[in-house]
Amino acid sequence: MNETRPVTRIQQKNRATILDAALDVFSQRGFGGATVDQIAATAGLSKPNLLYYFPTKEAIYEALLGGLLDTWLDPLRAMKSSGEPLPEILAYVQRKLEMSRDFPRESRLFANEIIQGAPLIENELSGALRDLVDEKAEIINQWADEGRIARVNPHHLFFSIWSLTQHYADFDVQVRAVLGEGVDDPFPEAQVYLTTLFTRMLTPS
Amino acid sequence: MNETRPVTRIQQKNRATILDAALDVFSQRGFGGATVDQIAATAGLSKPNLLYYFPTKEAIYEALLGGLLDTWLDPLRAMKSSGEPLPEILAYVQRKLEMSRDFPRESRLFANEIIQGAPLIENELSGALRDLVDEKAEIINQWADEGRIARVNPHHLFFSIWSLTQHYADFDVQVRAVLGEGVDDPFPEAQVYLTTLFTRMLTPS
DNA sequence: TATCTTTTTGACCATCTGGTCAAAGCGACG
DNA sequence: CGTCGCTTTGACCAGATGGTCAAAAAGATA
Repeated sequence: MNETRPVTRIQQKNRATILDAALDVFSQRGFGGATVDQIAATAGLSKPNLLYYFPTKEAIYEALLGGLLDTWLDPLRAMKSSGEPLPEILAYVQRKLEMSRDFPRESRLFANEIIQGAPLIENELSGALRDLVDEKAEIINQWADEGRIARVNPHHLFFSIWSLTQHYADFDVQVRAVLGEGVDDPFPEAQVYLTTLFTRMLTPS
Repeated sequence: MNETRPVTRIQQKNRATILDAALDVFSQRGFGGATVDQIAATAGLSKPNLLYYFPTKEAIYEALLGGLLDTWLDPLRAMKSSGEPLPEILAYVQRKLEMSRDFPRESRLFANEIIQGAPLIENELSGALRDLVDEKAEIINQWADEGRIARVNPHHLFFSIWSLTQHYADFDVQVRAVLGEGVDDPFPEAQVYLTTLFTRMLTPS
């Protein structure tokens, strides 16, 4: 008993296809608004076939969200107290902005989950996330103690980095509507703006 | 024909009750994830009774979203070129933050709509919203020309005000999870932080 | 009180939704 | 080739969902 069957190439491919399709659908309609049929159609599979790889709609959603928070926080983990304060922070901002540009669906999936009260990841938020943020907040405070950056509330500093960068993924439609036809890629402008913002706010007077 | 029936007191009360219940449900589950039964139950009405006041689920959603963008932009309209630049901008930030505190459901409803591609209000975004923002952007640029604030990209300045303030409504769960038990109201801290941020960024060097 | 309009409801319906199942198709391997 | 296990599918199901309708209840008005 408990025999582990090998994972075939077909399984690998189909699981990946399904998750990609589900990311499309969930990130656009939220969990409740998405249907298994939509995901199956997007993935190019029949519904029973899809349910052969994932037992339920929830299972697909959980599989997607599972690793997401971790991936999402990698850039923050990379912020080292040994580096120069301002460049470290600006590098974090830039990596986060790049993630918004390159993985907008993941950002929207995450936003949807949180807006709806984070029923699935609340534990991780007040666990792993909180611990990591507390740890990095220490570093920010230390840098301020040493006079290497201006003092700010470190937790709210992180909130501002998250909201400012993710805004360009989650509210993409609005950003483009307001900027109009003249701007086809808002991200270069955004990068300049955010660099200016954090530089001015954090440069010691 | 085309006789207009008067709006009774019962109609006023029930319509309001329904819209309030719908705001609860839509803001938490998104349009697709919400059901008419949930709204009816929240409003304390039977489903046919609810559908006596609004013909369809869509109609309720549209009624809610209808005036929302306008209300949402009132604080921006109040920003006057005749005032002192920095206080005008800080007042806008503060009013927007107050709206996040006092009307989080409206903020989430709006966020949901935009994340899902703004199918219902895209026209207003690239119409009324864009016009208003362009007009106010002029004022920002003028103030920068006169050396009364530091120069920034005005459109992205507005994006940053929106994202930073709305974050405290839309991502409330995350904010509270990260801040932990010690903080029961994040808004005072947020106000201090945002004031610092915009003051440092915009004060001419 | 009688009449007329507005409001409320139980019963109902077609469609959609998440999910099941038995059987058929298919590929690897001896 | 034949067998065995993995993959795919059409048909199906129970419950949820958006919405309808005729009739009953409740106001308003006189």
